[in-house]
Amino acid sequence: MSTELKPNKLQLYNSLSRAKELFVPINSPNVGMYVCGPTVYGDAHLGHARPAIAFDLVFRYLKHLGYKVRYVRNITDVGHLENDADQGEDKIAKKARVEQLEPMEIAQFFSDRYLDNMDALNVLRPSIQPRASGHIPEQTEMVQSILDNGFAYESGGSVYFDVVKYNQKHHYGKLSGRNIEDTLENTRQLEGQHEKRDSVDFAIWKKAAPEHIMRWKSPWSDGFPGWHMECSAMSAKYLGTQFDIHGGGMDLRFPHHESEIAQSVAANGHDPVKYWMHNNMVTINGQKMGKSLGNFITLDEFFTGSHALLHQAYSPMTIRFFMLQAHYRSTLDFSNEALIAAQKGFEKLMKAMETLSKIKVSNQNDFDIKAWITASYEAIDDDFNSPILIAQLFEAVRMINLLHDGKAQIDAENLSLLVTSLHAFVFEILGLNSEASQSSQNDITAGLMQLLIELRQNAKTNKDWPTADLIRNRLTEIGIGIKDTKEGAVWEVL
RNA sequence: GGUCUCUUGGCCGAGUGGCUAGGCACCGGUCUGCAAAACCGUCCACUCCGGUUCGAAUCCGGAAGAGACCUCCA
Repeated sequence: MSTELKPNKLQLYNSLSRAKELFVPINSPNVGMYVCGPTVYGDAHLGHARPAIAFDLVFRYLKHLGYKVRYVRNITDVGHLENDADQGEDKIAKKARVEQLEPMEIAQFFSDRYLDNMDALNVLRPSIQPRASGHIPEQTEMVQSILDNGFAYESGGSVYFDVVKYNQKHHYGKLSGRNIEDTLENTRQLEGQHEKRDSVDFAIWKKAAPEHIMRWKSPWSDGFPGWHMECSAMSAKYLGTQFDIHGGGMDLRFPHHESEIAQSVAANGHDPVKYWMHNNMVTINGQKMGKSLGNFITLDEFFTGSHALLHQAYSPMTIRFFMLQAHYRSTLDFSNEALIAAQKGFEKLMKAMETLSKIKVSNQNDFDIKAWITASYEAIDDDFNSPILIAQLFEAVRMINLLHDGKAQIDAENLSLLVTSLHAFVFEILGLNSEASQSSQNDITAGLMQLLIELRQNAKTNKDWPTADLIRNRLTEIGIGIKDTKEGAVWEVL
């Protein structure tokens, strides 16, 4: 990869304009990207893998293009309430109370597990992973700015964002496409909202109830920051008050991201984000997979196959490939059939990558690799259309197999182009890897297997089929598969 | 109820006004002592009803079904 910036043809879909736009960084070649990370009070499920992988692709591709990307993904370890703002309990605090642990123990435990899962999926670690609890001063400062600018009011030790007043000067709802009037009419009246002037107002600082264990000092009360403050405060701290890309799940568009915009405008006087990107949901039986719905399968369960709905274990790369086979803005329905199809397709791709290294150069040439590369870049440039890019990869797989079978020829220049670009697309941009290393293949095992394969080969040479089949069948029984190939027999742990 | 989105072949999943998506499965073939694997090839489509157009799965209108958000959620 060169350090020079490649010609800019990247189009991305901006949720704010509801249209694809040419990507032009605010301060090229620097790019600032913020993505909403997990609330760490439970294991990550398949749904959490979606934005992680989707924005990993964005991160990887922008770097591939030569941009200097600062990617910030937060860890939410405070502030998300179970129910309504006025009476809910902090999710992490609740979990801590139930399990009699320190809240930070809970947060640390699950954020470690989250990162382990992401590593397994070959998701690159963001440049910065700030925690909400580590940025309380930044958040209280921002609350103060909003108060100073007249877009919030204090009530009973809490501070509320004055949505109605804000909406008189700005448009609260421009991201999610709604009018405040509609929201006013349709918001259910909940109990305990007497502190708010209007039901659409939201807390930006919340006074802690006496039994609430997660609390910090502030000018208004001992309490904790509101739901949306952390992203506004931390993105501004690390990326500036105006940055390029903000990502997250579609379910965060309202109220979370809408409120982030309002807070930033109220505090800093201008919009915080140039391009808003939202990934769609993973569904199960056509319904969103979600914690509150209780229909989720954790990533660990996928990796081990330990869930009633799973027919087998699915490797991290199968999960990653499965995700990349769908466009990030489409819903993706989970099923064993789809996952198994993804697994087989992925294996086929990886085998072709191995075969690629055995291709021999010819004087003749049957393939226009430059055209293939152009088409592949067009796919990824079109709002990160990974399914089309993968279709392109399978075109390359076909070429590789034809070459390997001697049914087509390729010259040195084209082969070099193919190898270089294929490696870039598969490993660098899509972030796939071969998972080939089998821990069981130590020297002793390899030696024993070599011996058995030789014995069987001798039997085959003598046309002693019963002995040859006995060796193969007994190995199959203990979980080792034997395949006869042109280059001799190979084995694998089934 | 309000706002918005979607409806593609056996399954998953792209897409454009006319030109092959791709993967998996199936079927046929090559290979093979047999088997498996691998490879090659073929088949199957655009929810329904109108309209615009020389031509629509693709644009417009309507119907039906599904989903998301409106409450913490990736």
